[in-house]
Amino acid sequence: MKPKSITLNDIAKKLGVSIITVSKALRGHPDISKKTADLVKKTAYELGYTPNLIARSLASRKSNTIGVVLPQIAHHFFSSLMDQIYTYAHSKNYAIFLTVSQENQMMQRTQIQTLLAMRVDGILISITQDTSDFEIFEIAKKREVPIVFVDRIPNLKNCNTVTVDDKGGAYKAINHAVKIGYKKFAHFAGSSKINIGRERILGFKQALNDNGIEVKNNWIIEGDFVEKSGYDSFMKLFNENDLPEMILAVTYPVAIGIYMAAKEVGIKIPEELDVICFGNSHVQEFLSPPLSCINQPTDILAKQSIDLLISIIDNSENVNPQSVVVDTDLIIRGTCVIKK
Amino acid sequence: MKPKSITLNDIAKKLGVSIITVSKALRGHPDISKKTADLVKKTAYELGYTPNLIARSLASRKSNTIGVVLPQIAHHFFSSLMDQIYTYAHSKNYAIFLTVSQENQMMQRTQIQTLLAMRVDGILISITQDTSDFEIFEIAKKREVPIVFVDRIPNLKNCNTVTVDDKGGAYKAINHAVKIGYKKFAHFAGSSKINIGRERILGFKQALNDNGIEVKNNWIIEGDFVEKSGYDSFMKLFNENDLPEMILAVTYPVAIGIYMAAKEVGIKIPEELDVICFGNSHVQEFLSPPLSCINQPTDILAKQSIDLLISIIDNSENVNPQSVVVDTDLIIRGTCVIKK
DNA sequence: ATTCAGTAGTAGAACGTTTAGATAGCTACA
DNA sequence: TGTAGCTATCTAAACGTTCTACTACTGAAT
Repeated sequence: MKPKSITLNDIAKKLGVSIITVSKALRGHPDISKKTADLVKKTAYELGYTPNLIARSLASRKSNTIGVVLPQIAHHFFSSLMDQIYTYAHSKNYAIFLTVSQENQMMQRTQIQTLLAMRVDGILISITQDTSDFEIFEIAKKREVPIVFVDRIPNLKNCNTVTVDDKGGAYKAINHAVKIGYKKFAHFAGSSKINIGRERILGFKQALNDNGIEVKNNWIIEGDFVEKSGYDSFMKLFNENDLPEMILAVTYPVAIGIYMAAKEVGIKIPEELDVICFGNSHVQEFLSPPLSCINQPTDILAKQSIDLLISIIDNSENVNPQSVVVDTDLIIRGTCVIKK
Repeated sequence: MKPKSITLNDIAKKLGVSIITVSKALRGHPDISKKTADLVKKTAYELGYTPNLIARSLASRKSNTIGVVLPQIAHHFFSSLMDQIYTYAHSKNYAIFLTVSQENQMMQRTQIQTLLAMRVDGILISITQDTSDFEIFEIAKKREVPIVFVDRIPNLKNCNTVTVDDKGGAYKAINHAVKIGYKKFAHFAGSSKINIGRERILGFKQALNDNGIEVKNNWIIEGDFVEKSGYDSFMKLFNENDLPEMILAVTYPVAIGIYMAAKEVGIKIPEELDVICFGNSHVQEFLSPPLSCINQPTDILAKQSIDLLISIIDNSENVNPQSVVVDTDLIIRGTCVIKK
């Protein structure tokens, strides 16, 4: 068994005061005189006291812990988001329980269950692409554990969301491409079961409409958000001999899939086929060619969602759900540049 | 305040049995008959009971939680490692508290303090490049909270480590390059304050020695492990007009820094200068040119370190520290290929 | 009949903290 | 002199579990 660690009781005994006095002194509670408080702190330090956060959580019914559920972590958007979430939450004195659902709805559900069992104060989640069962979110709501959805959100009324302006981002990119002379556009669209897929399609279509370009339905190819999907979609069009001039890739991995496939069959980017994607990473600068993108600012995304979550945790009577939308910006590198 | 959640007590009352019976029944303890256990489980489900893991941890003095401390997360090696750690720990029924020290020794220290306060069952850590204060590790040891160091380890006797064969990896890469005709080698070595830096230098030197090539000291440039360091080191040599034929970059980001600098001044990779680095990511396939590397298998690293940590947690009497070393493999793409 | 072993369950304390609500001693004011 | 209002501290209960040790019963072996 563990060596018994130093507790409030040990300090109290040594000083001949009560446990409460020690507890309050250490937390800087005004009940205790400065003199006593200083003495307590000094003794605690000397004894090597470490507060037991588990006991504190149990007694105070507050864990100062946020549960984070991400569909993936080894992809740049999410690891960058996680970095920002961690840093910002830490500065607000919250610890992070990380879980990764691996795009698996069942895992996501059990992970939320576990987070609830751990009595996290709130949950920050980016849902799997195929989330169709919303019951678990209702369960959390019933338990009054606030949830903030970030980036990937469910199709539900009355929930707190922080998203990027996906529609506007897609519009911006296509509009830019039209201005420099492109006319034939495809969109490798990921899954339209999820908001980011749907919104990006909407922005894509609207940009074409506003520019008087016809939307060709078999140039909007659904799939998912990883490399293979980009690869397969490209190959489909290539084999049908039906390539467009420009592809809007729904994510950075999908763009990588396109790069893979194009390389394999000897199609030159950007000369024969051009690409732009959602999601930035400075490595894109060194791809061949350097990949232009619609940047989703993970720092703002993280800050907004943590702020929102903590504000709900702190005054749970205020139940008006909020929807925050964060702007994107276009980063043009070596793709999406050729004047036609 | 929170709505009171369902507790063992609620179930016990409803069924007219004791709390203990319910507790044991839910945990599948053999004390309880199947009939009773089934009834309890059914009732628990109906009432929507969620065990309170905080209370359980307090009572059982076991949190089933592992604290992870990484120097960074938004870099591929660490996010990939984290992915594997999470997945494997989860399969072993452990939750993960993630902290990110941002290469800051002071933050690292307070994060370990916090993890101790949270009463994690063990800590998995990759230390900051400049860790010089080992006291905190001693504190953890005194508290009998096991620590496993992974990849980046301190210069300490008697600790549990899981590393890749850095020396062997560097040796392998240089040896390969020599075989295809290279003779002039530099090493952008990161910090030699930390094992990975030191070991890679050792392997680099030994490979040169074994091949009868002189080690030129101003071609071993120390720095740190990020892009800027690769960029600066390259520029230093370039400005001194003292470029080698081949650079061994201590990490993937350092290699990216070299790519940046080379592009800026118009040096062609791999024709005029060649590069290989530690660390793999499938995106490297699509860099220009595709970047060859010494692969550090994060899945094995994660599995070995979690296994080791859990084995120490489970039988803490066995105190013989272990050092696991994982093999690397060379992945040759579009660099490190030109026969001279 | 007595003992033994096994099964099914229970009682009470413990884990280390916080919270709400005393208490006790002091000062000041009418 | 009484009371109001401070300050500094304490008492008791609570948080929701699990652990150690015990009881009560059953049936079989002696």
